[in-house]
Amino acid sequence: MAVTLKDVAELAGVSRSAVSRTFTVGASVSARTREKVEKAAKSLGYQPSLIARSLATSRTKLIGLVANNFQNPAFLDVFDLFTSELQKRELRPLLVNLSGETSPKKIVDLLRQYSVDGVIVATSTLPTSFATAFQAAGVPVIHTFGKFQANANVHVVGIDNIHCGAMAARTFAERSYQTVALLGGPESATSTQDRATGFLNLATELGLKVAKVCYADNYTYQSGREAMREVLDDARVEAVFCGDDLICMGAMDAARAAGKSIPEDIGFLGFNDIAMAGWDAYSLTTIRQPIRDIIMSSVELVVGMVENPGRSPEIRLFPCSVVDRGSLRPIAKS
Amino acid sequence: MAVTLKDVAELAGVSRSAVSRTFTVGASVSARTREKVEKAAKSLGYQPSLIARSLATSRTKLIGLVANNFQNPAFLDVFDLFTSELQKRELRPLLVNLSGETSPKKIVDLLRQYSVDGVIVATSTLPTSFATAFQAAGVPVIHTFGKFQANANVHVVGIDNIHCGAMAARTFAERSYQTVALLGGPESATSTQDRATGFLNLATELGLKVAKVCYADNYTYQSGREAMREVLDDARVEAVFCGDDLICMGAMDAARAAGKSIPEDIGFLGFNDIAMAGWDAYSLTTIRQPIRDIIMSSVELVVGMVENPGRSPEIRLFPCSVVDRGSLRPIAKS
DNA sequence: AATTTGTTTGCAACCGGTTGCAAAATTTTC
DNA sequence: GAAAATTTTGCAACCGGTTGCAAACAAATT
Repeated sequence: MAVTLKDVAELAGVSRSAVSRTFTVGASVSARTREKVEKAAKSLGYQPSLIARSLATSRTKLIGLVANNFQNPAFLDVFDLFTSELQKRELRPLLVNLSGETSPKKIVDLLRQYSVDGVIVATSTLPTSFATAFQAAGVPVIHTFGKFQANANVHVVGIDNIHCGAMAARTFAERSYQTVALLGGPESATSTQDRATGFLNLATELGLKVAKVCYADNYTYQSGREAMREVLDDARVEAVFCGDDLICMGAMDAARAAGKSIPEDIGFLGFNDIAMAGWDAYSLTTIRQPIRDIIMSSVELVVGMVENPGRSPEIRLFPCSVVDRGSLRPIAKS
Repeated sequence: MAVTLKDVAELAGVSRSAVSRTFTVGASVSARTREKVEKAAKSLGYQPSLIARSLATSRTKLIGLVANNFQNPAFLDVFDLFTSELQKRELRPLLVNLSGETSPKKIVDLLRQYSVDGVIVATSTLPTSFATAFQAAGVPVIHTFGKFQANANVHVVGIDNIHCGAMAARTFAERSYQTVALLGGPESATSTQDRATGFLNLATELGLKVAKVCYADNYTYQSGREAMREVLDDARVEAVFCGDDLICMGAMDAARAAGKSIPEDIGFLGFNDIAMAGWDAYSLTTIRQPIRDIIMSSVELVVGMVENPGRSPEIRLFPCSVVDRGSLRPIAKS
């Protein structure tokens, strides 16, 4: 069925090696041979088989992307950028949907079977051990959106969640909020923990009163909406820092349903800056993660690791910024 | 580095074939041999290489998913379901991001190089010829969300867009709207054309006046918002049928910004039923595509095609339904 | 023209599995 | 217990490429 090296070689009247070489960049072939081969290949519609090549070279040009948050619009950007960045480099993404599964064992085996050249673990909820499991299996791995820790033994690309938490506290202080609340993402997520830490620490330091601390069960609108009920119990809360835009939008709607207006009665600060944050109905002030930079850098790094596996673990942190829209009152003039 | 068949065979004291057979379901191995092999394999941490297996069997267990609409939240479901359905069957998704590229040539070559077992083209905007290009190259293909046409020569799984367009007209009529507008998705998309046809035909038949017909440039909130301006020019319009929820939400916000209230001054009917349609701020009445069924059926079908390539082209259409929320006035009692 | 140097080419082994076939081992039948 | 039937096993070829090596060729040097 498929046309192979051999067919092309016979038609062109050369050896199989010659054909292989014309399709390998930097190999030694004379102009005349190359021409003959290319002509033959074209006339037969020859396509080299990457599978066979992979077997011989032990490079598959496959990069695994493992994610566990397929329902969050923030991941639309991730998928989009990840696939197009890989495509530029003639690599292919192999998607793994974790959904639930949190033990790395099976996933590592699975990606090893496919002999992926590298893996990007794109999730902010899993512990570092998930990524190191790949490393232990000899698979180059990057933990994108992962928890950054000084003594890293794995590559991490992302943001400093502790710092971002603090940024939220500062944002509230600048706008003279005094009594605030934290409505985090799922409590088990490392990113939630770090943001909470950063937020609570700086809040106390700045003299803010954190009247409520609660967590949504999921990164969803519904969970945010429900979790907000608890915050609404305390009438003193002037502003809420949410662990995720989606959760935040749910929370905003819960507040509105309770008759509060935003930002007059209660302010909201989100996280991620998903597309919907800019919609009129929410006009959400939020902390933006530079997803584009993070993904581009991750892909670059994973490619670098494939070429040079000995590379020592690197942490790449990108700055976040507050995108000012309409869900908080303006900065106090002083 | 990696441990191979040979290593396991030597340790277990059997031939390579024996090892291969214990890892192939339905192959003939005695219990004693199997046991020895499994023990040896475990102790070495052996994982069969799918690449090598693919070369020998010419099955890669890779299914290509080609999409071009990575920014639409509707695709979150698609990615989620697609990956998890494949995973259940021990298959892997290979993602291709079309973004812009509309000529099938390159994409077909690319997926042929990876020898994917099958391809799902998941887009409602491309012509059937895109899918048939795969077919011509001998790759089992399904056009999911594709244009259905009676004399199909390619498998199609999706909805009847003409019928859905008509459903929109009927929905308006039932609620006694008289002057309506169509705000479609990109005009070049086959789905847009079909929905428009169905809508306009039944609208005239039912005596509805379609005062405006216009199209958004993209499946985005922004495009919807802009395109809505043209509709607003005509003050008689009582309700708008939008080609996509995202577009619709942009349009709703444009209407509100112009001081109209929904559904009192103007009604909206969306398409797709993305998660955000259920958010309080929009509470969008919309036509739901059963994405879950469509994807599950597509995966099933592509698997079937891999097993039986001779299968004749099939069209699988799923019914859509109106999800009644708050963006249209209630059905007139009669 | 002979020698040296540098390129191109084909051979053959290899990557890590699968599988048809025939021999060997086991089980069933009489 | 021998013959027949069945199951298990190893051999060796194959899947479609790559690549080290040495032979063949071409160009440069003396």
